[in-house]
Amino acid sequence: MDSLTEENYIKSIYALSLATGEVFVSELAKKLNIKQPSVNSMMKRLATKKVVAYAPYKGIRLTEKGKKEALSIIRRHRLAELFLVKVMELGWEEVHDIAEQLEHVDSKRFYSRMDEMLHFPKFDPHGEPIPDSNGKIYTQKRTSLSDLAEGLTATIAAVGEDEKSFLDHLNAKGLQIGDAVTLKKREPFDGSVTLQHKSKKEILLTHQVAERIWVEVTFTRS
Amino acid sequence: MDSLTEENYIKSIYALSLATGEVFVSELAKKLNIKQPSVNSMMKRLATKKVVAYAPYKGIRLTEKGKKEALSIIRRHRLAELFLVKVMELGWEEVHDIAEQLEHVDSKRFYSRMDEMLHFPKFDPHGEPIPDSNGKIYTQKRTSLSDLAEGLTATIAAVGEDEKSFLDHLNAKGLQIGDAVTLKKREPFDGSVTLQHKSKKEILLTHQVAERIWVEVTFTRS
DNA sequence: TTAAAAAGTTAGACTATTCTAACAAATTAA
DNA sequence: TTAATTTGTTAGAATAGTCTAACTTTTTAA
Ligand SMILES: [Mn+2]
Ligand SMILES: [Mn+2]
Ligand SMILES: [Mn+2]
Ligand SMILES: [Mn+2]
Repeated sequence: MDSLTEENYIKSIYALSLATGEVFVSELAKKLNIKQPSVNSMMKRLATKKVVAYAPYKGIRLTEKGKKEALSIIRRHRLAELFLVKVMELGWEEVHDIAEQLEHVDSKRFYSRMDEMLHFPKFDPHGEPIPDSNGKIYTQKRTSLSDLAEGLTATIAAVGEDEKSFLDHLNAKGLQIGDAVTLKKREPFDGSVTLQHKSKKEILLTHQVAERIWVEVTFTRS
Repeated sequence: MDSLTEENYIKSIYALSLATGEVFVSELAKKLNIKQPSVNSMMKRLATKKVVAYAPYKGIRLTEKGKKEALSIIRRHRLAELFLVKVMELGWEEVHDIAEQLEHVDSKRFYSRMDEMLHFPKFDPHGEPIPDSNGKIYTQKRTSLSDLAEGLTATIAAVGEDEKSFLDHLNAKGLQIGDAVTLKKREPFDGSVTLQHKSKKEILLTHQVAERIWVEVTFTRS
């Protein structure tokens, strides 16, 4: 129905619109590494297909149809990532690039079997929610490790990136989803944080890294 | 390196050339459901890329490079099919269409994990040999069930089609790879055969079906 | 409230694939 | 060995995606 190219546009529009609701041609062009005029013509095409609402010089919005398609692609992506980690035993840092390809596979059976084998999972290996087959997605407000108060203990719930280099960095630091960490100290100068980790080791993260880690507060200082 | 389209051409050229060695534009066009002039221009392109040797009005031949690529695509296809059957528990009749898509996934890790999980398998779910990672393929001369002498018992080794409709037909007849069958009778009029099957049932197959089933003779009449 | 800067558009061009129409070469049949 | 028939090629056009160059509109800053 949609081409692989169109699917990638739709997914990016969805990702960018999560915050603001509206997406600009320039943002989308930057995200997709494509020039603005190319994005402009694609928007005309997607508007014709009723996937986006688009008026010149105004922003881009996904229609209901567009949102549904975006969620379906995201579902396939995250299901694939989890399958690659749980069933095929690949590392969380190497699955994103493969899932970028698998998400375009057109086969209900392929995905429904994944879903069954994984027992209808709710989160992908990076802690991101997997939309259900009706497009419902679990959204919770999350706290960034860069905002956690000193002295609090929290559990790592998600990481906001699935780029290999970022995940390799977390692997090197020994951090995983589900780990409990206590924020020992935040440096006022550069925002870097020192964590107490279950491994007993102290871990130092820069602000750049800490702000991409989402946590759930588990214990409050008494 | 090669586009999905180019990969599909290469795979088809390989399949068609197995018998004769040379492939004609008309055959390839028919197989790919593409018009002759389109095939003609693609052959020029693949010739430039040194994947095929092609001279106007002569046939098409894959170069060594082209053969290597064909075997690599076939390897990915068959590994994917077996993975879908053994790991994901899909039926042998539903995996071909998915494998047509998975074979184009660009990821060594994805395929090497499949290979490991399946313990470096030699045959796909339809009995076709899986080329190894160096492109070596196991070719044995096979006997068609349509040529098996009356009274002989043989084991079903492979089926020469992976179209769903054909495999659905075999499912309906209760035939699987590995089953022992004894050829009870061949009708001279239409070439249809009656088999004695392990299920104790007698199975009647038309010539059209029997000629697509490959067997290994296990017992000879004394 | 002007003048830059940033964002968005149009026009025109290029590659990858594919098609139809028309013509040429090779093969087959009479 | 001519005349069909089949096969293969060229030429020209179309669609999906993308790009650069050249504007135009909006936004921001002075
Ligand atoms: Mn991902
Ligand atoms: Mn993810
Ligand atoms: Mn197949
Ligand atoms: Mn097969």
